[in-house]
Amino acid sequence: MSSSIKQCPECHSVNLTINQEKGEVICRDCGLVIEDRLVDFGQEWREFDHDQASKRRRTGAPMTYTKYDRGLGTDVGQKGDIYRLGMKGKNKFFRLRKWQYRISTAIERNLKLALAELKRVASFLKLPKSVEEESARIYTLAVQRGLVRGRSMESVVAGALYAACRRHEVPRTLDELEEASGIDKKEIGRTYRFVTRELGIRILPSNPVDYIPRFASALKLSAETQSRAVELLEMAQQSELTSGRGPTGIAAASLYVAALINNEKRTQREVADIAGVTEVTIRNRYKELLKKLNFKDSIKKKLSEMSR
DNA sequence: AAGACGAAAGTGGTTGA
DNA sequence: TCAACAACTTTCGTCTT
Repeated sequence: MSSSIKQCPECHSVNLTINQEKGEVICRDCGLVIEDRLVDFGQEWREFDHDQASKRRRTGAPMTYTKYDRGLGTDVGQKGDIYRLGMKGKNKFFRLRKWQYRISTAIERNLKLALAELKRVASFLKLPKSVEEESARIYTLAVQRGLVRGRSMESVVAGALYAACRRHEVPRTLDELEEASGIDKKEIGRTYRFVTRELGIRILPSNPVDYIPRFASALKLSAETQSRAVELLEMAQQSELTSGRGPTGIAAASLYVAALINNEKRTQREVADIAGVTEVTIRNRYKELLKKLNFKDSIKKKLSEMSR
């Protein structure tokens, strides 16, 4: 951990920008995502009320959901207090302790396995620590509510990760989750929907803009193209072209058009593969873009300039 | 030969009776 | 529970570069 990046390895620009929330360093000149596994300097938990605030702030060891017992541990009463209970009380006490033991060991065993899997998948996807924490939290809640029963552990892990990514506005596609976890994407979608519904987690529809930097980087497009794509996207959103459409398709179409305008043409197939949609979808989206935004003329002009 | 285009049929999920 | 429906995919033939 000795070398800190100050220069873009691609274009040697020093014009880098850091996105703390997403844990990414992006080169402003060429759009390359240089480092996306930064240490997250923010707190990795959230405080919803005073009680949680006083419990979670660091006084002592940090509490973490990525450890199966959150770095803490609880047991139903140790010996010592029993003598104060009557016969009935004693029985109840032993019963409770037995159940506490059974339940907690079952849950803990599950969590140990699941969190290891979660870590594996999260690092495969190069997700920032904050997202890993969030998904671990979601998973823990799911286990405690018995939502894993009848579902494979791995699929719930994948669902939790998917949900956490979207909450943190670093959405990954279901295809990426499928590749990383080896779970069918339909299954991931199902458990994702089930878990979020049961836990009452509200998730906004993902914003196409969040996909742009990653796709642009994968396509090796310049920063200008990237920001042009974002502009197009915003115009599209204002014309209400985006509602009800798959966000990846919209992002892909904007990038495709932006690349055309900036003379960095990529084929529809290239863009489609990266974005995980088909060429047809890109065509449809981009046709809508041209129509509503009256870009047809300027595109045509660009194209004829290119062929000259 | 490769890419772009668009029509037509198929798929999986949501919605509303 | 079922049918209608929108978005998206698959497939394929045609046109353009």
